[in-house]
Amino acid sequence: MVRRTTIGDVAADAGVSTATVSRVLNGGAVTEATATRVWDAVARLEYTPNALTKGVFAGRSSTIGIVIRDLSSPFYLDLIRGADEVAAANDSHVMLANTFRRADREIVQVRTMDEQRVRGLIVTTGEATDDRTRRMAGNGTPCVIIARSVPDPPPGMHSITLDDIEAGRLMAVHLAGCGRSSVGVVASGRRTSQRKRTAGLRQALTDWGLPLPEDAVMTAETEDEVNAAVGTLLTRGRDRGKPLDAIVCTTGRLTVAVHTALTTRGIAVPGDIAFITMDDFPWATALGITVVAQPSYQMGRTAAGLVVDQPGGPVELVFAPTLVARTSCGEHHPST
Amino acid sequence: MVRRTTIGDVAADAGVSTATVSRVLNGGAVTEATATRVWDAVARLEYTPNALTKGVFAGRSSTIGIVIRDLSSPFYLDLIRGADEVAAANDSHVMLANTFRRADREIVQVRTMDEQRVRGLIVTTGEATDDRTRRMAGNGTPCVIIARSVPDPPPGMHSITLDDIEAGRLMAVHLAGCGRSSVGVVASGRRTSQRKRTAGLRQALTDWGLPLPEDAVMTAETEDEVNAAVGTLLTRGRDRGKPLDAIVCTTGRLTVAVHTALTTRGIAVPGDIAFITMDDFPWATALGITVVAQPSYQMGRTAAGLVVDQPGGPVELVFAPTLVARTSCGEHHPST
DNA sequence: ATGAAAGCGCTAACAC
DNA sequence: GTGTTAGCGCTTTCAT
Repeated sequence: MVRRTTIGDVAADAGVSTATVSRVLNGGAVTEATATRVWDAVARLEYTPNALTKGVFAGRSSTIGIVIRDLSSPFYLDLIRGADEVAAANDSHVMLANTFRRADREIVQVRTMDEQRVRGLIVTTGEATDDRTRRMAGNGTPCVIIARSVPDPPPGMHSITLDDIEAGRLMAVHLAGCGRSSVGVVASGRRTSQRKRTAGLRQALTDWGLPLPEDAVMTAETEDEVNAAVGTLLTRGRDRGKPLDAIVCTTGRLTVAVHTALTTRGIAVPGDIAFITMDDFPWATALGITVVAQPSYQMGRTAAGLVVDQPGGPVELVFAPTLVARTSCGEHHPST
Repeated sequence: MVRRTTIGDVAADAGVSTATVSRVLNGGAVTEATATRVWDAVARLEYTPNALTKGVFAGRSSTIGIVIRDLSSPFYLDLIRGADEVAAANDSHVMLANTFRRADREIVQVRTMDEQRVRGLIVTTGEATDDRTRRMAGNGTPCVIIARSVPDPPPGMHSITLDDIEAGRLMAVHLAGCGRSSVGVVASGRRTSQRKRTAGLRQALTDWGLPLPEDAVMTAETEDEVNAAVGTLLTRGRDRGKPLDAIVCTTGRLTVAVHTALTTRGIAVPGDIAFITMDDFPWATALGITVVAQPSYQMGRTAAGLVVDQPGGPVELVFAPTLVARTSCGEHHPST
């Protein structure tokens, strides 16, 4: 390994002390003449300061860590962009880690972020690492949990969630407005956000006189499970004497799978069955799929802002979802 | 800011020296009894070692940096997964940064990685940072450039590319096999990989007696430009007396845009026009879109492997693309 | 305005 | 097997 040029080398080259170089680099009080000499030396020696050392001294790096559960969800791109912009505006920068939806990976990634002494941490769901993030918050590392509300958060531990109840309600209202009356739901796992979306849907549907039976909601993780779930929902609808005329998917991650399960059965959308799902995505417009979108860019900005601003107590923010109506639920009759 | 517990605190708590604690943590020679005492102290004090300090001493962190031009391309997910797996198997870990296709962001992100003294760097294209990556390679930080072949690479600077000529050829052969004879191309920018794909396509098409006129290739970056380009290609085909019966898109990033430009014009795929594009993506199966795929997972594994193994000279690797035939080019007649 | 020197948390020789 | 000590590259008092 080559020895890299250090601040000492620059100092020697410029004929000053390391303290002076440090001052020049970080904007201390120096003569213009010395500053020039130092910058010249920096350029000549192609000096790149060691952020590790800086961090050691400060007790903290300038990196904002983001641990994402599943980078493949389009939701995260805008979130990252939002966070990145705020970081860049606060001489910080963002580092991403993906957990591939695995708890063990999440644990490792969050620990790594802690070991790196990140300036702050943004985690999506972060269920497997609640103890650690609480501790980090206690140690002065602001943690922002996305998509999960934290019970009894300590100072420095914030949460940013979507109003999932409202997301479900939006879906119900739109579906009812499109004249649909027999809804089936495909959800992912039993995380609170998923349950709330279903609950909001059910509540609003019931208010319209359209009850949503327990067995009209199924959980699925893989493509195969989704396909099976859709089949089951269809059958149950028929058995119930109320054939399904709408399918709701409560997670953007399974949109493709649900859509495929429908089309491979020769089911026309929205002719036979309406389809509505979560999270906007690049193909949604092309396919005419109606979605309930999250303000992910804004969520990313806010999350990074929380890290940078370090508000005293815990902050719990709930963002409002938006319905993006396209054609997959048929025609909407506002007055119905 | 709270003072975090240090190795000294652990040492005091366990009644040993910091050196012993370090030995326990990193697997040196210690009595089982001391080891237990130390681990107890670590647990009791919830000690998380400071990776920054470790890195200062080693002159290098254990992080592998990945700088991605555009995370929104599905290509990168598998690449990241591949790299992440290899990193995890070599007590390393991956940190991502996204440049949002902006040269200035790329420069900042790569510099940041250098400042963090990453163990190695994986960059996609990295056009704006060639000087820096070369220097990094010289400083003992292996750099792997993805999707661009590096001219005259120094030791420690590697490149992983797709056989773009072959990618173009695969498209041509498939299109010809599907009986298409008038092809229009939408490409993105003038990067070498884009040009090579077009060149490979043109060469193979010509070999089949199907020349590809210069003006049947257009460049576009935004959705609007893509839409305009498709319109122009269509018009030119008609003017030429050979109406288009196939559209090729040489970048996965513009797949949606090209597809939309086609369908909004009421053009049936493959009825009126065949459509083939680069990079497999989640919706491709559902939409029946034929693609030329890159072995991105394998590329990611290989890239991280290059960082970890540190081969002596520069390594230039070219991966083979694969045709994933679906229905968007119509029926294939192998013997034609 | 600048330098000398101490120290951030950790590892690695070197003694014992 | 364990402790002592000397740094790693940098920032920051404290003098001057």
